[in-house]
Amino acid sequence: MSKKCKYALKALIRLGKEYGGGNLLTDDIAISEHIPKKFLEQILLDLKHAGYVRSKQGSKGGYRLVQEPSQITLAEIHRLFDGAIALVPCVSQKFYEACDDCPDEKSCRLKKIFIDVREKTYALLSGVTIKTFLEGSPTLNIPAKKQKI
Amino acid sequence: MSKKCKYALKALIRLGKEYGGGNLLTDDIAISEHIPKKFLEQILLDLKHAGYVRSKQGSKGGYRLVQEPSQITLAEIHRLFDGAIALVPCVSQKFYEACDDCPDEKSCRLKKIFIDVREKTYALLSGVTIKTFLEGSPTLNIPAKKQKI
DNA sequence: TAACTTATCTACTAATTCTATAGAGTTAAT
DNA sequence: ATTAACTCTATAGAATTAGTAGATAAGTTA
Repeated sequence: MSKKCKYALKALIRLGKEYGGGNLLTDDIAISEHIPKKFLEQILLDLKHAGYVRSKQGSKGGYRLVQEPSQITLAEIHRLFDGAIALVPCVSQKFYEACDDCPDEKSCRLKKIFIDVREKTYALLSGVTIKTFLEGSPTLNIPAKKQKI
Repeated sequence: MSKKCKYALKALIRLGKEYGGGNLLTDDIAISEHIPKKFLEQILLDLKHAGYVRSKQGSKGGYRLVQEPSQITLAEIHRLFDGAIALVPCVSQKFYEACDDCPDEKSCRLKKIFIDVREKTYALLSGVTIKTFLEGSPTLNIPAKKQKI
């Protein structure tokens, strides 16, 4: 995950704390989350254009979250800042691209498996929301075997 | 996933077809898998150094797989070529790095969740092996809810 | 209205990573 | 010896990442 995406996540979590309340300044978020301010400005703009936050200019301005924290998923944020969830572009839903090393996509032996991996990854990342981070209790919807990594 | 990692996977699958049999030339793999030969050379060397394949030089030389296809997981190959499985370096097992935007790692609200995501991702990627690709039947060990992506 | 505050937008840059390519060297078979 | 094939290191162009800079627009307050 890119730093940009991680910063976006931290900003959303910070804004999520104030959900339903007042605005937060870029500066406040930059300082409390240790994010370079000018970089954060771009990120907040991206989040605004994607509809997650709204802003107000001038004195007493700032940003506020306008979507329910429980509805903002890690999958969406990842797509917005880091692109495809799929491991290979030829099985991506939102960022499809043909592989130049694959003469016949229909008979590709990788594709079926990678679609399966994509679906499971999506399910995993969709189970994590801004609310998850705010509560600290993962409500991930996929049970995994307990194992040593 | 980088092209290098994808090429490595395809090479392993191709070698997996001959598992227990004879050698394959770099050229054979390059042609059948549509991988730039000189790039593939590097990849096969990496796979050799990691212990997945062995090689023989000179005439009648080539590469052969020396680990069971069922024991070579997507998780391992990903780590070898693309690095960490974790989304953020501060929760990575094999590629740990501290975050410079995190003053106190112990109280980081992202960490617990990202460890959970890492573990589930690892389980997912560990369920896919070279054998999986050879058989075309995913034996992924994590059931996911069927859902529209 | 003027001054001040804060978001908006575009452009730019340095560093790193990715995707190869090049070429010399090494080992083995015939 | 000659040929075939792997081995290793270096290099280079393109793309991406992680910011920085600066001008502009919009809103508040005195």
